[in-house]
Amino acid sequence: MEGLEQKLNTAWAQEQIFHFDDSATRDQVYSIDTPPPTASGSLHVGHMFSYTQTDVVARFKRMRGKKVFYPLGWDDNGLPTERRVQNYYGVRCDPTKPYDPNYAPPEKPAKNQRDWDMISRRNFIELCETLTVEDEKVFEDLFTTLGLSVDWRQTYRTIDDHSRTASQRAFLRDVRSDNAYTAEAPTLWDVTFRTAVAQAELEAKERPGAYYRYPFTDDAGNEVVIATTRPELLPSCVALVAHPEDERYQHMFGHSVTSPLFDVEVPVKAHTLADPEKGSGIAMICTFGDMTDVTWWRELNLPTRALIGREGRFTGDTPEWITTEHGRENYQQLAGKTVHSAKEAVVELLQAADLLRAEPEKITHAVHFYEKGDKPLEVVTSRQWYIRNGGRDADRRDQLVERGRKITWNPGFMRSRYENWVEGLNGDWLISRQRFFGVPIPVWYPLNSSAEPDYDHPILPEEDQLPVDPASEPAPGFAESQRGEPGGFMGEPDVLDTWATSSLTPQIAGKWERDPDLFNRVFPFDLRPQGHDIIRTWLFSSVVRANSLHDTVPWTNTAISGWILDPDRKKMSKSKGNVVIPNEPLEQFGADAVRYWAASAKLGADTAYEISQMKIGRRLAIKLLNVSKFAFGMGVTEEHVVGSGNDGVVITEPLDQALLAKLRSVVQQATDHFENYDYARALNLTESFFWAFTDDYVELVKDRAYGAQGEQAQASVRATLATALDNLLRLFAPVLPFATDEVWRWWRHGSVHGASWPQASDLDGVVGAPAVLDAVAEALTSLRRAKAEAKVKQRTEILSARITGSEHNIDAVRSALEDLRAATKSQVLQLESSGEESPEISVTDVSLAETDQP
RNA sequence: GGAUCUGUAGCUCAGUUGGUUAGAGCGCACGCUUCACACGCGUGAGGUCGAUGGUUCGAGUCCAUUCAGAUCCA
Repeated sequence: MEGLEQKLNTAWAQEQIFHFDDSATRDQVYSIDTPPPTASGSLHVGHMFSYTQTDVVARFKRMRGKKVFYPLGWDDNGLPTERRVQNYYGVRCDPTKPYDPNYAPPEKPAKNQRDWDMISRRNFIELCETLTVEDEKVFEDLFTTLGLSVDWRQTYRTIDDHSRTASQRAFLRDVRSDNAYTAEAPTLWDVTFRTAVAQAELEAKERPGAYYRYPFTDDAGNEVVIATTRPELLPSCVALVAHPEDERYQHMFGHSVTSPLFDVEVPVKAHTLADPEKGSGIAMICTFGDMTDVTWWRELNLPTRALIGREGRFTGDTPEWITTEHGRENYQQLAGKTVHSAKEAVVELLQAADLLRAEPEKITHAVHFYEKGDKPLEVVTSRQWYIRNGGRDADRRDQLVERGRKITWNPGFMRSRYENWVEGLNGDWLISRQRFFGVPIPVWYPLNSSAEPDYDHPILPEEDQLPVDPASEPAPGFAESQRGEPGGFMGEPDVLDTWATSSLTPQIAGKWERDPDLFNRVFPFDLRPQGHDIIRTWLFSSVVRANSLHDTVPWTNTAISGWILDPDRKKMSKSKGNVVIPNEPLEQFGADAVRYWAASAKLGADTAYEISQMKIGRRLAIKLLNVSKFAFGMGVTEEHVVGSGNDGVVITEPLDQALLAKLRSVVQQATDHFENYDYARALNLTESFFWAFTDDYVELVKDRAYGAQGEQAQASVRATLATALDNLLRLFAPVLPFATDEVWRWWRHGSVHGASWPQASDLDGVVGAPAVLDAVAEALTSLRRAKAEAKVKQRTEILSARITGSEHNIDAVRSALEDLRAATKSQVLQLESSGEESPEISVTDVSLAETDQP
């Protein structure tokens, strides 16, 4: 096995068998929208697992005659790459800097981050492209060793000029067709990263908290006690809310109450989202504690009283809606404080005023975090760009669910994750990010005579100008000198959410609008393989874009891989220190063995990292080499293969016919399963047949293959061996590309990967009953058992034995009696029908030859 | 709270529209250097299919309830 990977990869590259034939028509093409790995990220056995599963399908489709479009791009438009470039070169991006075409990074990064070079966004992107080339090499080497049949000429980077162009083009088209828009609205905000965050990037984490209970009072001095986990938002309170059917608060709806500490009068409202079971059943609405507050604020037309700023602190100015001296004094205790300190301050004030109506009730509750952040998200009002995704529009939501139903999901149950997600959306897709690295939002705003931007009339570039960077290029029709001047323009400072670009991988890989001829041949793609953790992001956003840009699904099939767990069934992660570096198993067991492990797992099934499974794969591959050697030693050649245009009359022995009849059924079933993306099942069936072939059939026919039963019988076995091998090599080729091609090249022309997938109908010329092989194998096992139980060598001669079974089974054994005698070194085998009472084959009265005692 | 998946041999997993006696590999036990293969070969032991109830001539498979584990959504 050792060395096959390198040798055959060289051959495949020379023979260009993975090159896409761009003259193929759409119906001949099978196109794959492969996940672009983060090259600057770490290699993981999970990569080998899921990419192999895709490759197995790609190789199958190629053998089925499809022209496979199988590109692989690189995702370098994101935080991991940004950080790596910063640290590697000692640079930082400052989008306001002009591009310096002669810029060279420092030889060594400065020790202190304050001394790092500040460079333009374009210079930063150029460094990123330089650096990731090295990282990509590591991945490409791994993927090549693993045998991925990728067409490496079809590649892209998610930050390169073409991807930025595609991303900006798609954005502009969505803006022009009103599928994207800008709005000033409350949005989830991460105070650490200082950026807006989309719903898809949320993660709910269980955190300890407490309910604080304190009263609001009405004109008559009656108290109504509310319970809240966020008392610090009290000065932002705009209303109280209870469920419309809650008996306890009926009399209060429509009336006003006054807040404690700050003396602000707020109305009591009714809304179905108020949960009577939660706390005291009546809640404060504050602008804004969470997205439910936003919903109430919008639907109940409440005023905005926002106090928390983008850095997560309460504003230093005392708000004008707090009018009493007492209230303004109290607010001074919060001014400028972080959310955390403000909470402590409010609780102290409540305590001092004896307003806490109960001991704080400690609870654990779900708190929303940015998936990469470690502080709870706040809700901050800001101007952002959005893409319509059905979150605010039932018709569009239904349309997107319907798109999901046009896609064949593998496995099928993954569709419910998609539908759960779409149905749970509570707003449009926020796509602007307040970061510097990424694809710039290609927009400028005109400034009025006071140099204030007019956000409602953004200036858009023409598509032939793309890619643009509004931070360093002037708006069309303006000079750079007018930037920031009254009557001039300002550039949009934000970049696009990375998913806004990744959602376009089919368009990017298919060279949308760059090569319309190619695009029409590959789009919509046939397959999107990906992990189930990014259904709500990558998968969904791709559906959204294809829907608005092309009025279609982006692909017709999706293959969702499971995750790799460590042998204790824990998720592998760097922090747990249980990550396996892919090179180890590849070196230890070989690529075919690793692929076997991956291809044994069904789509969607989380799978343990199992070395034992790789050992089995290795053993299978080696066995394939050995049994092939045996067949060729028996004089088997290409001419002996029975197939289309060869009627198989040469196969005269019932045992041989039985093997091929079994093979025919395996070919049929494996093909069907493969077509349904159940490659694991196809492999399993093929493997079972293969072991029956080597352990039983080959052992039975050895003597005949040497010519012991004459030329005709020998010709029959040669044809059977050749045909079985020919089919087996092709059936195994997608999973074990190296071993199968190695053998293929010993006796055939070209590569097995350029050969066609076997067809059951090619074996129609052979008539036989599979049961013959089963019966003879059963007799063989029984005779072996007799020797094993007598603890003699398998070579020991059997002087005589009696074999009984049903008429049918005995006939089968009789038809291969000479093979069975030779394989078991039996002199006399008496065959007796026992009738239908005991149809099973059984062996009795075994008389063994004397053996030398040790 | 809503949804989905998984419970089958010591371990990892197959098991198709319900159909004889529930399979494989690993591990284990016993034996064998057998002329393709010790990177090997042969044989064997091992399971009340998570639990309960139902449908059926017949249930690992379908239905209901339930227990356990995992994931997604809110």
